[in-house]
Amino acid sequence: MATAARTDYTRAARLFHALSDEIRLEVIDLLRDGERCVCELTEALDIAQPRLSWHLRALKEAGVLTDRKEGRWVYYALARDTFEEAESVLSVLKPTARRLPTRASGCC
Amino acid sequence: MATAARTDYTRAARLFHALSDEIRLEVIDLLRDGERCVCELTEALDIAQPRLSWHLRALKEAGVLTDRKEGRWVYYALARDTFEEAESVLSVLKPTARRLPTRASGCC
DNA sequence: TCCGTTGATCAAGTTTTCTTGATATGTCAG
DNA sequence: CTGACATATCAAGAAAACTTGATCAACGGA
Repeated sequence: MATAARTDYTRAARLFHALSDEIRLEVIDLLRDGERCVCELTEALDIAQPRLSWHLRALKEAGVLTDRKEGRWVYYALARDTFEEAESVLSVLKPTARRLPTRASGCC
Repeated sequence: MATAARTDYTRAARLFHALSDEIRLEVIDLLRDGERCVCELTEALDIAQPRLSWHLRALKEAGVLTDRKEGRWVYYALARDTFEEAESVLSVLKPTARRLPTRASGCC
């Protein structure tokens, strides 16, 4: 007998969770065209530094960001692969072209 | 003086938050090719009914699902527009093709 | 009308996530 | 070495999200 192989959405859920916060989306926005160091981000976003640090970590742990240490500074950048992953999950979940017709009444 | 017009990601964050839960992603998965009534979903997911109801509401409030009442049953379906919205947000956030070169040291 | 069924809602408790202020670590300049 | 700065981490509290069991409202069949 075959157990109805359900897709595992653990990873997808974690990924979307990383994107589910305004500040984190603004961070991503700021990184769209290249890496930036934490101090630039702090200034641009005008939020407390530990708070930004928290969100950067959340993004990094979800694989959305990579970091690079250079001297006193840390530069964060977007991880291109992860965006492709997100797009691909979305396209799987998207309603299919051919939909079942509206149900005739009675289901259970 | 021009206040640096930052994009507002409130809506996007709420949308991704709706997608940030495994159960909700499974619900979406089940609805990909057409509407289903709550009892079908309950059975397929094998979770308590109030719990499913909670997640359906979350998805509906985020605009991911629509519902339709027919007699005793309620049918839920995916809202196509919202998926397009999500895709469009993702494509805005995605790293641009041309990136700034790796920073020469010193930023602040 | 009465009953059984579908599904929403509510209250309470739990867990997770986020924020804040304090502190720690590492690096460079003097 | 010492001081100043960049960033991470920690502990404590606050807020938000989720789960569970109980209850409620709507509907249709007998």
